[in-house]
Amino acid sequence: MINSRLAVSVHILALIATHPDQALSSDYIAGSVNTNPVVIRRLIGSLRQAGLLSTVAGKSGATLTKDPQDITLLMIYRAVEPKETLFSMHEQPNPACPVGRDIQSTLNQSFTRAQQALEAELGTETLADILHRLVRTR
Amino acid sequence: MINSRLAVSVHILALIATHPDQALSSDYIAGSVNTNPVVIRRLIGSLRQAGLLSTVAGKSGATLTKDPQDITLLMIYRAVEPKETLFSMHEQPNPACPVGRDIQSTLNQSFTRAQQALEAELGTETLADILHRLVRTR
DNA sequence: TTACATGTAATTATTTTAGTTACAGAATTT
DNA sequence: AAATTCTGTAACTAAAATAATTACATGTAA
Repeated sequence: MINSRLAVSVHILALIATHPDQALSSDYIAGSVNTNPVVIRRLIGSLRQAGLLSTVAGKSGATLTKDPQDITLLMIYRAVEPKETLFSMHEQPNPACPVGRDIQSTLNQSFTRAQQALEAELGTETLADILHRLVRTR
Repeated sequence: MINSRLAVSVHILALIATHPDQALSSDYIAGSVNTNPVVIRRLIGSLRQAGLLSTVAGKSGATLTKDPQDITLLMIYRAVEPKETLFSMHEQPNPACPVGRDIQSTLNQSFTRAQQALEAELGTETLADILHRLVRTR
């Protein structure tokens, strides 16, 4: 199971996008997400590093640096997910066994394709889509 | 990151498929995977429950109950992955906040689509494909 | 019956993820 | 300018997920 950092990050960005006039503090955002403000600040740090938003140290509030329709879920996912590969593999299969010797490179091809399919789908959806659905659900 | 149970399970099934005459013990398989025999027996238990192989208690060896070309990576994944949803979400976002109130159902739609894309890809690849590539790599 | 295997529960260890504390430093307020 | 409030980040703790191990009842077979 994949961690909840993408979910929380989308939540953060949706809050920022829907409150363009207000300078939302990490405390306020944490209240909506229901977590600790430091968790929010850490994720905002990653999103800033990825160029999705900008902040001023010591000053509350963050600003999106792109239009919501230009921010895909894939960008957000990549911003907050340090691991490059989606699937883990067992380390050190027995090299003396023909299967053990080649299983990693073989699986790697399949896993790469599966990951690409996932990421392609995440790449088609934008923050703007999320915002539309949020409004419509409301 | 997704756990390594799919990787180990494919390894197990590939061993069984490439040794149709030999009754492979969990000890032997564990030696190729490089893990504990109990880990192997547990995964084999899940694969048996999913109808992918059969065993006889107390007797070493397992037999595939389908042709390798009829066993997809998706079947294997589902057999050993108890969780239905791929992405985690933060629990209990603030219902008093318009974003917090609807973020889960909104994200759920995106996450479901992404998961379906992943699973569709896993569904196209079979154990037979893995076996072909194993041989070719060798 | 002895030897060896599976199946599975229970426990422990390791790793990952999330939450918390602490605090330096920037911005703002009074 | 001092006090207040906030961010950014390191360090630490807690919780959860994952993997490894121990233990043993039970099945198989020589």
